[in-house]
Amino acid sequence: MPQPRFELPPQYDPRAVERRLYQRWLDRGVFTARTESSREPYVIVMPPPNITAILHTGQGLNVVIQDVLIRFERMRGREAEWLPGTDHAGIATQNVVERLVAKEGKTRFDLGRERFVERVWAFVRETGNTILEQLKVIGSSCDWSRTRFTLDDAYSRAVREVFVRLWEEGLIYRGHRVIHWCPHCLTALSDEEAESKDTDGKLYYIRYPVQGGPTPFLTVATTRPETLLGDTAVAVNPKDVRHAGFVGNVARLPIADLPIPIVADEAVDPTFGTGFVKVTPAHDATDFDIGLRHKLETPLVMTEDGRMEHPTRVPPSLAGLDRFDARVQIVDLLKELGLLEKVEPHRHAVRHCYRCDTVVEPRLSDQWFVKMTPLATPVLAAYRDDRFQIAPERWRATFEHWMENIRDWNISRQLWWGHRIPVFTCARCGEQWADRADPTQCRTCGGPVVHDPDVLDTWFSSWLWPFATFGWPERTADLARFYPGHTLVTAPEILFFWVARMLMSGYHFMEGRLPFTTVYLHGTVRDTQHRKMSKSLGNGIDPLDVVRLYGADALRWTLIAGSSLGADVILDPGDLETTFAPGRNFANKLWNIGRFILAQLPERVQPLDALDAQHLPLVDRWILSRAQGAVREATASLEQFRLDEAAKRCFDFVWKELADWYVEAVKPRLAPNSASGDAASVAAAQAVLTYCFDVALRLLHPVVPFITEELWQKLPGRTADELLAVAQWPVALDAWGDAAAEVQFALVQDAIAAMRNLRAEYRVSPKARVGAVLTSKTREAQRAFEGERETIVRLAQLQVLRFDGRRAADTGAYAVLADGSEVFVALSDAIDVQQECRRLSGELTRLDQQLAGLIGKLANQQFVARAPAEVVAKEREKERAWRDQRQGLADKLRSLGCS
RNA sequence: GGGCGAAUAGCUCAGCGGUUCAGAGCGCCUGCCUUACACGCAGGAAGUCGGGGGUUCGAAUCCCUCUUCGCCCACCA
Repeated sequence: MPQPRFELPPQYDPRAVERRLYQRWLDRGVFTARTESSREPYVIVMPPPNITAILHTGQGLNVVIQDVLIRFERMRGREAEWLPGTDHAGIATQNVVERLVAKEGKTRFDLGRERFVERVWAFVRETGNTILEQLKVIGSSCDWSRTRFTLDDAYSRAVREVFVRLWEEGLIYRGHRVIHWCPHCLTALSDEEAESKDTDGKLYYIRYPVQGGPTPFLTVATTRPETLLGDTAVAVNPKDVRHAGFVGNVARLPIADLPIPIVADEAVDPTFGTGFVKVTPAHDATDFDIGLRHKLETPLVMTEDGRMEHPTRVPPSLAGLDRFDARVQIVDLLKELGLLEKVEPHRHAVRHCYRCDTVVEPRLSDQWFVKMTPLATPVLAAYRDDRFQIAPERWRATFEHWMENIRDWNISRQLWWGHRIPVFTCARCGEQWADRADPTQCRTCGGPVVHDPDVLDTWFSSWLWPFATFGWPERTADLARFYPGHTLVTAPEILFFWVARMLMSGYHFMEGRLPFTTVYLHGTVRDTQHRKMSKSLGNGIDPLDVVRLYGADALRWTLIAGSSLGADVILDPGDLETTFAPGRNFANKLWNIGRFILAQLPERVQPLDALDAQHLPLVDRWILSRAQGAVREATASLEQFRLDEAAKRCFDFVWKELADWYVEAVKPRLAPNSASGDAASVAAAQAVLTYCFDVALRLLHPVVPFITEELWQKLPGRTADELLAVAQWPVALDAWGDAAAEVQFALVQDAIAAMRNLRAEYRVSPKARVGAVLTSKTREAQRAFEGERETIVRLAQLQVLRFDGRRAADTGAYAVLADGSEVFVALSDAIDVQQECRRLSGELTRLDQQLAGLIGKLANQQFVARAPAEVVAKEREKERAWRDQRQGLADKLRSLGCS
């Protein structure tokens, strides 16, 4: 008896291998792309997580998809560059540190700008790389040698260069307008950063006294009564005949007790509310526009942190009140004054800060904007020209609509953590310019300069990620090699924040070369109630918990196999076992297939091309052909970003085909002292097993890299320094495709299944060996059955298998196969003629029904005339086979003497 | 107010260039510790493919409509 080459435990333990293998990959530098390589590059830049983030399942999904793609292309021989890094995340990070400072009873203003920023840096240095370390735990094959941070010196130079260039091109301007303001974060936000949420609010109908109008009062409707203190007009639609008489009159603003004009303006929707609109130019974007048209004052009646304040308009009783408290007070006051007509429930969209969820306050201020139309236009054209694709395609309309209606981008943030806006203003002559360096005096008059205090929107740095990470604006070798990239994998939430802007910056600054060819938008990870997983809901799953309990491969398997292109992934945080056990079980299955195969193999195994197909048993030709199919289909699926399809195809090949059929069929050949185990046959079986398992491991490696690497290295002929991570992706070998073998072996499987079914039906003990007779319908079937006689005997647990059709002496059970071949299993002890009659007539009835339908179809002239000839021929063939089956069943029934 | 997506076995999902497509995993039922694996093996039950209408020889699969969820966009305060 040969000594097994390995002693492996029967259960796969991920903890024993993952850390070691990851280190091995790192040590061998297989994730590091070589600038000087002559291979065709394949580049993915990772969406940089926030520097303070810890890994959550959504990022897990994002990262695993990228890892599958990058590992696939790496094995296909591309110079694979997956660039990782982190984002300084201005608002989010500043908020985190402000909370820390608050615990010491201080604010950032107590520390001052310089010390506060230093404090943030210290925090970032201390905790900043947590998430990158976590990415390693789940197997991410990133090029860590090129890790970037959006506040690195080199990266900051790129940001500044971009700002200055845009300034010089006249695409950056100072805008005086109503923007989204977060009273908690104390900064302006872009349109994208102010998320609208449908909210149940109230619509307040408020009476304003009118001097000399048609009626003593007019009534406005508003959802934000507190802003009335900032009203400078009441407006009606010029076409609104109901209210035409009011235009030109003066209303009396309640509480503030000021006269305000009544004006006519197109922006008013006469069908909403009463048709009268209060106009608050400093706290509403539409009202600001109305104000411009009518030359209205623009008083701000709130502080930056959302408290009521104005020297004349806000009465002392309300001054300093939070806007929502003020709302209550003002409504009470109006009630007392008899000016509150009614209050209605009203559902409407309310903007919230995407970082702290505070209700955003529209606020008039001065901010820096980027003109977006010139940047968006060529990208939109390129998209329509198919120069890049968004997968899934259904995002097209959304993307195009946004690009067509793009609005200028507010890029200034009133924060301290971030890239300082490089705009300088002369205190003496007022000269203002953007500078690549920090000037000490005015470039025209030599006067003292003031540096703009604000920082740039975080996204103003991350939109440069595909080229700033490779050294732009320097003309580096890396930039030449790895720009443009190929696939961008991300969640749809940041399509506008990030993806669209990267396309624009790439086009604009890289001579019209777009940063990638495919944008892959994956789904969102949700719980079983379809709620997004989030910290605040407490419905998250910690990927590291999953790794600890089930292994990284199990996590990856569930995420990949569980999500088709762009679809959401539903996971059950309350039942990790159900959610992740399938992946763990699959890994364990692979492990045990490997354990069995490895135990059968000698030091040297013949290569596939040493085998002669002519002399191989049917089952060998079958599995080799199936292997080619698996290679072809898995590869095609990966190329189409159908990672789930690829994973499932490999799963079926290795479990349903290789393990359940081939391994079981081949066991007797491999058994020591087996009659059928002649040397050539054993060697062939070993070669086939080795080849098929090798192929399976390669195909599965992108999805489950750890267990496949671990097993692959143990295959015969592997040298110590070979790694699956950089092994060659399999190619389908036409020579081993064998359609006939697939058809023939399917008959064998059919026969075995029928026998097993009959045994189970009659409760024959699995240990009992029975006799069986197979009567072939066709010569092809006969060859298949005879060739795989031993397989049938073994897998159907037979005592004896005859093909001669003589079975007169035995009682037993019958079945007819799809091709009309007949199966008889001798069950003299167990058989119950009554039961058999019932069973067979049931079969017959079912078959008759099917047949009747089919005959009807073929009798239909329309079908025969209009359906493709192929289809009709197929149906005719089917009819013939079913008639044969029917005949067989009828014969059995007669021979059993059933009534 | 627009636009998009989803509704298929108890659960999570494939299938959607029309004609063995009614599937997988989990769960369930019956047997099995068959010397790779009980995280396993063999067998089985289970869905009028959300409702209605239409096109067609033929529809989970195309068209229309309704219902229920979810998402995105939008200056009706």
